[in-house]
Amino acid sequence: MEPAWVEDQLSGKRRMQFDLRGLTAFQQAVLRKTLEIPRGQVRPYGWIAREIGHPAAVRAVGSALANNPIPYFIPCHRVIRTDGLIGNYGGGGPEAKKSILTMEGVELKRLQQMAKSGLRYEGVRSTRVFCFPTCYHGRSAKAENVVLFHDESEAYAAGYRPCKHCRPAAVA
DNA sequence: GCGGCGGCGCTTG
DNA sequence: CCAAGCGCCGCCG
Repeated sequence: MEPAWVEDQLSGKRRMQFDLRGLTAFQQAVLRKTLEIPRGQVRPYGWIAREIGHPAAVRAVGSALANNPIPYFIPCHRVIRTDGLIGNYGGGGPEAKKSILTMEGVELKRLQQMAKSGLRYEGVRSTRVFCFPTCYHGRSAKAENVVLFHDESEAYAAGYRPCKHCRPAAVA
């Protein structure tokens, strides 16, 4: 396994190299996938699990992130629970996680509101595409064109397909 | 409808 | 083999 190239998400310019070779293949897969989450966005633990081909290993993903050798640079703070709640965080607890996400531009208020209502996805009527709430796709849409869904089956039933960028569901 | 909790699940030390 | 760990679903009150 070669070392991973890590972009410093703060500047978006500095490039740093870290050696992930002491870690298992599973741990490396989790960390590399986490690096794909853009600044200002979040993804669920279950998303990581599915994307790396271990859809049932959700809790193991949490364990792997808990052992993140370089927190912040590998942005494990951008991984939250499937139900929209913030989830746990080793480096300072959930409060620290919230403040980092806020600084990165995540609309936590809206996220928590949706979580409380059990709403996990948002779709755009004009495109019939549904996304995770923080995906940039929804931001350019007019407010009246945004639809919220509780789960993916609800989105499919309404004739929507998963976004190709944030991939809220496996492509059928 | 909704918060809470048990049990399940997977990987690792 | 066993228990722990940044989770998740379903069932129950």
